[in-house]
Amino acid sequence: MTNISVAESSVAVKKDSKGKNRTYRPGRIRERNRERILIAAEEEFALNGYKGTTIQNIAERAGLPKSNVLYYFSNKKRMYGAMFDDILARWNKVFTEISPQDDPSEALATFIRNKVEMSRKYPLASRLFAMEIIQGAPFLLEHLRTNMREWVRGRAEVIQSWIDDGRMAPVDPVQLIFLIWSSTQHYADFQVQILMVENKAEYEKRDFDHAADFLTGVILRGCGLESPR
Amino acid sequence: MTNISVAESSVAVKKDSKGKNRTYRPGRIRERNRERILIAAEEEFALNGYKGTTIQNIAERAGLPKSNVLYYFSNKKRMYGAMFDDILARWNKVFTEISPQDDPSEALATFIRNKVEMSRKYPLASRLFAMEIIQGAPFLLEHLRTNMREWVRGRAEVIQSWIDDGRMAPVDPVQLIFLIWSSTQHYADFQVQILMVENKAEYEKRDFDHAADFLTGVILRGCGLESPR
DNA sequence: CGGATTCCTGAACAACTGGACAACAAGTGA
DNA sequence: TCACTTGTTGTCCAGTTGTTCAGGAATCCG
Repeated sequence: MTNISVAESSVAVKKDSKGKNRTYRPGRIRERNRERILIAAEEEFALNGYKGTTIQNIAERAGLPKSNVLYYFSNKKRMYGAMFDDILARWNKVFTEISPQDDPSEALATFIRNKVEMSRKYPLASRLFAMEIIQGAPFLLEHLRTNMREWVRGRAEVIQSWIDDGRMAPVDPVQLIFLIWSSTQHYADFQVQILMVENKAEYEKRDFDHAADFLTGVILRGCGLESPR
Repeated sequence: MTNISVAESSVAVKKDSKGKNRTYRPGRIRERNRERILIAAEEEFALNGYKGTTIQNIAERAGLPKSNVLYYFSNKKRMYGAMFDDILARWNKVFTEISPQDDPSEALATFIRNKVEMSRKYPLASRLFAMEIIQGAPFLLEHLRTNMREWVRGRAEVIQSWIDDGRMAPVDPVQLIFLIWSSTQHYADFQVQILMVENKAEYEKRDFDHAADFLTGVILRGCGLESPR
């Protein structure tokens, strides 16, 4: 996410006035600034909501003048959309498929751990998504209706096949996915609440490990499974 | 919540020009309008966030002119605060205490069911709370630091005593509370997502019953308990 | 009735916001 | 070097927003 991909840009080498080789990559600046702006936008939108975020704030956080931000993203709406494109692409890369042949314990444990890891690595993305959904998903409604629905149904079918084969307790697969989704998401979205209750200043890596251990333990046992290993 | 309490208002009876008896209660109008405004505010704030909500929108939803809204709540911030006072009072009324003498299965099942019921009855309150926390709890930080922390710790101690007495599996009590909190909250906060995935237009009562059954089943089993009855 | 209190509301305003735009600078490739 | 593309930014503007305020209406109660 933080590295700048220039894979498909052509590369030109040129000698400047002092005879040194200089490398120009068209679009390089574009990509670097787009990146900077989107990172700033993620923070601002997550902190203040869509309407509460001003282009000016994003610009300041990115260290650019407002006009320059509007040069890259013609308007605020488009910027918000581009941000979610980024986030969804990032998520898609992480969640691997599952199949009826997999071991239920392994597969569910991996899913839970991956999801907790997402809460740790991309808390802003998680919060942005949450706020968008809470407000009725004005931008993501179509995505929910198509991609998300298929995603959940595909998983649910696999879980159902495990149940049919008697490899786990008969629990509602869709509800199970919601349970995993919400309980893992919680560590990113309600960070402040958790830190306050636990009287901590900030999360540490082992807090997430502990949470993942707890969740796999309780949820797997709740599904009539033993934790793997 | 929707009934208008006038308990402590004095009551005066007067004959008007046509000789009819008329009843006046000072502050009656105030209370009715405060109520209307707060209900409208809940809807608007939940839908658009703090900064995204305009006093104008709240006024329109309440069927009052903007100036009139500002007569009751001198500014936006105070209105937001009054709303949370209402919400927290409402919540406090519902969540009963638990004690080491209680049956763990009964107590946890009741807690889960109450919490799901809250998601059903007051989804807006749940969403407002969620958005506030996600954005760093600028208004509720102090509440989290004091009330919420004590609340969680008190419950956690009781759960720990059950574990010490060998009445349930040794799971982290605080994490267990978070798990119940997040999974139940989810049905209110992520309503749109759930409806989309399940391809429904709106929730029905039995959806919540089903969810509560599922959650008590999995979570209690995850804690090494049998579901009550 | 009549004086006091409570309630209502249109108008005004200063601050802010998203966005347009034109002039200009820097990068690019021959 | 030179023509062209891409990137940069200050300025301007129309619309919105929270809040103030003063005048007036309705309610209250002896």
